Amino acid sequence: MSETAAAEPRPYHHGDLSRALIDAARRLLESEGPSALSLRAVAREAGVSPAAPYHHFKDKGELLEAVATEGWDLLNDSLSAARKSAHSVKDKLTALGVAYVVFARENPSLYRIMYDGSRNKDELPSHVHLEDDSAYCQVRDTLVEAGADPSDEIALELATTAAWCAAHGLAEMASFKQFDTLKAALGSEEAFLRGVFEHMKIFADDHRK
Amino acid sequence: MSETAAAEPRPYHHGDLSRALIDAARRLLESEGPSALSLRAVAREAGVSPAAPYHHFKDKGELLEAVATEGWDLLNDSLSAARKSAHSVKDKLTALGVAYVVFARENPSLYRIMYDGSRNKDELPSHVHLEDDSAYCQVRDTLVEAGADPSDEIALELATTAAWCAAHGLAEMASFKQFDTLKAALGSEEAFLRGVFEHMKIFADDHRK
DNA sequence: AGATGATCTTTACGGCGTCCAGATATACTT
DNA sequence: AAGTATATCTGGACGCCGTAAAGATCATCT
Repeated sequence: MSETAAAEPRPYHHGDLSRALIDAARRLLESEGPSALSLRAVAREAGVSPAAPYHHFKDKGELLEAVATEGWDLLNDSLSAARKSAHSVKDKLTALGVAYVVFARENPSLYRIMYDGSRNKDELPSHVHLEDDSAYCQVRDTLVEAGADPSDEIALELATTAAWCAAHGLAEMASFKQFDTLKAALGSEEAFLRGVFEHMKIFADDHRK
Repeated sequence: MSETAAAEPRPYHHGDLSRALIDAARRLLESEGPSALSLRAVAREAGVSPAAPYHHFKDKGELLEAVATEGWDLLNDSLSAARKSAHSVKDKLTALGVAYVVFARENPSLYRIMYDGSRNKDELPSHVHLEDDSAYCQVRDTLVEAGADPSDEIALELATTAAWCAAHGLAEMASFKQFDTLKAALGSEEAFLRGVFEHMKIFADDHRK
């Protein structure tokens, strides 16, 4: 009746079901973990029938992709913040790595969806690699800031990949309690992360020739 | 009727159903991928009823753990072989890393089960960390052979973890086709792997003080 | 106002993991 | 050798799941 003329054209019955479904999915993900994330459970959480989501997402995978995309955006924000807060140029790359792993540790279910949720397991979502503020580009740009030679494209891509793989590997392993004694010996989880990164000298080295 | 008096006491009706189930699971894993690996499908493949597996495994997770254990054994074998075939001491660690990733690339479904299949996601199977020929110990021992100081336990464990995480990260990422152009530019997948490892200088460095 | 088409519900199908009750074959006891 | 116990397997059932089809509902356009 009244002109609730918001800028975005809000859909019909529910208000904004696809938004509500993504939120419901993320709520379930945090409270129950990835194994509880069924399409029916999401619909239940959002208060609609099991078939309602199909008017907004082609199938379950497409909903998970939408959730994953939000995860990538959050990760990108975390990385930007870490870059800005790092004091020395020398520390920027390590700060980036630590921020990456901390994000994965604080959002374990979401992080899993980001890599597992995609329908096509042979590639990451394209924007991960392409957009300017994507995680990949942030790692690459930070490497250049740290002194890597931007004209040697192949070396730069290899180094970026190396740093990414290192951070991803550590992100997946850091939760194993096999490392608890090591963390205790070093005093904190972050000390453990920094310790591991130090040994991957791509993080520790001065990249200036 | 005849005395097939094998050393191991072979079970009753089927002959050795738990063995047959693991084999069936690995067959399905190779032919159809992890998403097709349902308990019912495994039972079907083995020619028994859907409930039969429950007399040999507590639940689906326990069967997957058995499959994963075989995967770890195979990986350990691959790593041993790589250690032996490496020509120079200097190349041993990289050879180990390449062998790790190649194994993951050649057995992608099995590799996924090795990390995902476990019921308890907070730890790796204990034998991965403990047994003498486990992957972890092989990495650590190779680091020592390459000149790392075995008396500094914390540094050695950190370095082992760093190498492991790097290899695991690369193993999970190497299949993304985002890296296809890079692989093409370097001529082969193995060149790509070696290139990435070179930038994780833990693989490239001489560890002797 | 009426038509149109997007949105949502109801109902249904086959597959899943798992449990239970019964059948069957092996092993143990005597 | 016979009989009992026990391990193994089958058949059926339950409540989930993802998804499709058909009908109901409601905002928007003409």
